[in-house]
Amino acid sequence: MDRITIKDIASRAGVSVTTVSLVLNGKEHRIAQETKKKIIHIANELDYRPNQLAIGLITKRTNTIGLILPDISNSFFGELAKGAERKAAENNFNIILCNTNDTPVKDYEYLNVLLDRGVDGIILVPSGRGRDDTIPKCFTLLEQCQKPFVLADRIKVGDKYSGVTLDQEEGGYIATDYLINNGHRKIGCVTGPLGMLNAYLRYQGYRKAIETAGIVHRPKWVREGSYHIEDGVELSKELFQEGVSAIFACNDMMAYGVYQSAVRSGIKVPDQLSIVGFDDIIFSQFSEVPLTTIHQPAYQMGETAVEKLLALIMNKEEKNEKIIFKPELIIRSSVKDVTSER
Amino acid sequence: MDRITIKDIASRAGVSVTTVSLVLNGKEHRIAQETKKKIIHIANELDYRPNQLAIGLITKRTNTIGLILPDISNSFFGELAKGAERKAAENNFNIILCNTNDTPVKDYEYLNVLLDRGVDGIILVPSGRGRDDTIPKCFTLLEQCQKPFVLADRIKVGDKYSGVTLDQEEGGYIATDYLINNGHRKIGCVTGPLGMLNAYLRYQGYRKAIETAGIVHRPKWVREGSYHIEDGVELSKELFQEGVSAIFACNDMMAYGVYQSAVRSGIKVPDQLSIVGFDDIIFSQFSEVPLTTIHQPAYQMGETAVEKLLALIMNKEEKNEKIIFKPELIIRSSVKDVTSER
DNA sequence: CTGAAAGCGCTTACAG
DNA sequence: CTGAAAGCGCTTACAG
Repeated sequence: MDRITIKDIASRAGVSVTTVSLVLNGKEHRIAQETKKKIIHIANELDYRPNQLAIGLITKRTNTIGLILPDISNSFFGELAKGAERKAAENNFNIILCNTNDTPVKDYEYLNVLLDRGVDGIILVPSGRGRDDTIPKCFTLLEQCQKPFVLADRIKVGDKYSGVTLDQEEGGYIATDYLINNGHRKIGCVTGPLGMLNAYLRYQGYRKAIETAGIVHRPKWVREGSYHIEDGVELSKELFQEGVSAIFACNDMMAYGVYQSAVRSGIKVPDQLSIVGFDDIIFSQFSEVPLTTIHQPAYQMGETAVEKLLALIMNKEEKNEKIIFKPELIIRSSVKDVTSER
Repeated sequence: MDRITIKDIASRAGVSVTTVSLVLNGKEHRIAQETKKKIIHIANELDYRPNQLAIGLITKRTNTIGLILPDISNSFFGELAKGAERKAAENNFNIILCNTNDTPVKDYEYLNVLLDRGVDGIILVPSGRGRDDTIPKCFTLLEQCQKPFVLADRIKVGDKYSGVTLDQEEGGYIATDYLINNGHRKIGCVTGPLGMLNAYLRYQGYRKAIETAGIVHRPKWVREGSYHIEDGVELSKELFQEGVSAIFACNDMMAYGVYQSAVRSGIKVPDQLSIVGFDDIIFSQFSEVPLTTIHQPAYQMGETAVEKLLALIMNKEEKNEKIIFKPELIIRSSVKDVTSER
C-alpha cells in the first residue's frame, strides 16, 4: 500500500503541491477559502499523513530525541525513561532508545548513530565503566556538532553542561543524619563502587554527616561494595564485628543484604541494628521490615531532562544549567530511636 | 557545524556524487582503484557519515523498529525492551520507544506516528485496558499498510499474526502441578484480572492441573485480584478460612502479599502454607522465604521478537507464526512436601 | 570507468 | 491568490 503524498492531493484538487503544502501547514493566509477547504477535505478523506523523513530532511527538525542510558531493565532507568517518553510524547517528540550496558564505546557509537538520524537533541546517562577517554570523546563530539543535549543522573556538578540529577551527597547526608538523630554513634557504611561518582558522593554525604556531628570518621566502619546484595551480606558481617549499631547502605539491594545477614546472625532489625538504604526500589516498602531509605524521583528526572532539552532545542539561547533534585528520606521501620538508651 | 555530505566529498575528489555514492556503497566494481582509494580516503579524513533521513527517503528503509508497550518501568517489559534493543543494535537497527500506559488509543496513535517515520517494522504489546474496538483497529491498520509486525506477550494463539509469548496456561499448570506433586489437595488460587487474556490463561492452567489430578475445582478457592500486592494480602485471608494448604498466586507481587498476610496471621511459610508465584521478579530470589515461582524469559522474548521481525523485514515471504516460550518452574523454598503427612 | 539526470516527499523563497 | 523551481542529501537507472 503506497502512502498518500502531497502530490496525490494536489492532483485531485487540481492545484500545485506548493498550495497543498501551504494550506496543510497553515502558512499562507492569502489562499482562497474554497481552495483551502477543498484541500483539507481531500486530505482528510484520504487520511493523509506527511512523511516525516521528507520533512526532517528539509526542515532539519525530526521531532526526535535520543536517549542513551546504561540499562533500561534497571528500574531507576526504567522510570526515568518512562518520564522522558511521556514528556516527549506530550510535545510530539519520539524517543530513540539506546542501551549501552555501561560500555563507553557504545555511548560514542550511539551518539554518532543518533546524529546520523538527525535527532534534535540527546539525553545522555554516561556509561560508568572503563577508565579510558571515550566519555570525554563523547563530550567533544557533542560540542562539535552543536546538538543540544542534557546529561542525566551521572553528572559532574562542575562542568558546563546541562544536566538533571539528584543531590547524591545530600542523600548520603540525610540518611546518615537521620541515624545520628536517632541516637546512633557507631554507624557503619557499605558504599557502592567508589570509582563511580554517585557512589563516591553518597559516601561523602555519610562522612560529612558523621563529622558534622562531631563523631570521628573511622575507615574501618566503611566498606566498599559494588551495589550487589551479596556485598551487603558479606561486608556487614565485618561491621557487626566492629559493633556498629546502625548501617547506611548506599543502595537498597545492599541494605537488604545487610538485613539478611543480620537475620542469619540472630541480630534483630531494627532492635539491635538499624538500617537505612538508598534508592527506594519498589520492594523496599513491602519487605519484612519496611526499609527506611532515600527516594530518587526518577520519573520526574526523566520528565525534567526532556523539558530542559526541549527548551534548548526551541531556543538555543537557553543557558546550560544543572537541575538538582533533592533526595527525600522515606521513613519506614528499619531504624530504631536509641537516644533514651544512651 | 554543517555535516559533511557526499557533495563535499565529490568536489574534493573531483568526481560526481554518483561515483562517490557508488564507491561508498561498494556498488560498482568497475570503478578505477585510484578513484576508489581517493574517495574512501577523503571520506575517512572528513569523517563522513551518511544522512540516514536521505537514505531512508529514497530506499524506503530506515533500519528503525517501533516498540510499543504498556509500561517500560515494569521490569518484565524493561527486560523485554533490553533484549529487543540489543538484538536490534546487533543488526544496525534502532528502536523507537512508545509507552502506552495500557491505553489503547495510544497504541493507535503511536502506530500512525511510527508509520509516518517510516519504521521498517513494529513490535507491539497491545494495551489491555478498554473494551472498545481500538485494538482491532490497530490490526486493521497494520494489515492495510503491509508493515511487518510482531506481537509480544499478549497474544491470542488463534489469530494469524506473528508473535512471541510465553505459554501462560502451561505456566499455571506446572505451578499448580508442582503443588499437587508435593501432596497438596486444597489449593487456592489468587488470579489476575480475568478480563486480561494472560491472567485468564494462568487461571485455566491452574484449573486444568487441578482437574487432571482428579481434584474437584471449587470456585470458592479461587479469588480474582488485579496483580497488586494488596490483593494477595486481602484475598488470601478468605482462602485461609477455607483451609487451603497451598496457594498459587498468579504473579509474584500477589504471592508476596499472600506471604505477608500469612506471617501476620501467624501462619508459617512453607510449614503451614505453601506458595507458588508467577513472574520471577528480581526480588523473589532474595525474599525472606525465597519464592518458588514461574520464570518468564523476558529478555529472550524481546530478542526473539526482533529476530522474527527482522526476518519478516528482510524476506517478506517469511510466514507468520507464533513462538511460544516454555515457562520454567524455579524451585526455591516456599513449598513444603506434605505427601508423608497425608 | 564515470557522470547527468531523475526522483524520494516534502518546504520555501520568488515571481506573477 | 497560486505555481514553477530549487533544494534537502542521498540512490539508481541510463547513457556514453
